[in-house]
Amino acid sequence: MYTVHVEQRPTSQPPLCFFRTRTTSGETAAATRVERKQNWDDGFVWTKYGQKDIRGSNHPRHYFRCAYTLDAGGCPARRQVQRSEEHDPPLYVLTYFADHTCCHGAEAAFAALDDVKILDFGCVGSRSPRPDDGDARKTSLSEELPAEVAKVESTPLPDMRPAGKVAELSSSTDEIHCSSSWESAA
DNA sequence: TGTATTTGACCACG
DNA sequence: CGTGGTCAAATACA
Repeated sequence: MYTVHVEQRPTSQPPLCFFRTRTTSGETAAATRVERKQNWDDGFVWTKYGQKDIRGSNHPRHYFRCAYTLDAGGCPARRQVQRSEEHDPPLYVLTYFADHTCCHGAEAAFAALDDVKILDFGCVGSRSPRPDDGDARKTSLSEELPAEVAKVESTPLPDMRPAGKVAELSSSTDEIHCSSSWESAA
């Protein structure tokens, strides 16, 4: 497991992956807003499966799992995204659990983006993409914003045990800072 | 119509 | 008992 702190400068677009207010039945569907900004995007495709208000935090934590976790042989990768309110430029903490075994997103990202930095889970290029998977639906990253994400080391353990890899990443349109450190999570 | 996302509820752990 | 994490049904968008 490692964590990536994404700092978004005020002048940049909001890094929020998506805003989506849903109106329940009976209510007027007036305030439906959808934004998809994949500034956090690391080249992989994530599916949100939960959101939780965290005690002591003004912002909820979002739970994502690899979109290929179900249909590509069981990619165990998961990601937690939480915004830190302690920073004037919004700081987003991306916590990764387990390694990707699919590598689909990275392949797609490399093909679609030139200058994007991909989070290296250690599986990029280590496994060929499935030739029979012609589903481009989940790999339409080319129309998204380039992810300002720095490359970090992969977690050595493929299981769900936190590997303790923490990377602080501050990104802007001008510069990218990345620092990482290991935590002994044994 | 199909797929992705939202949100509340349930379960497990400390 | 409280908090965090995951599941499943409902809803919205393409």
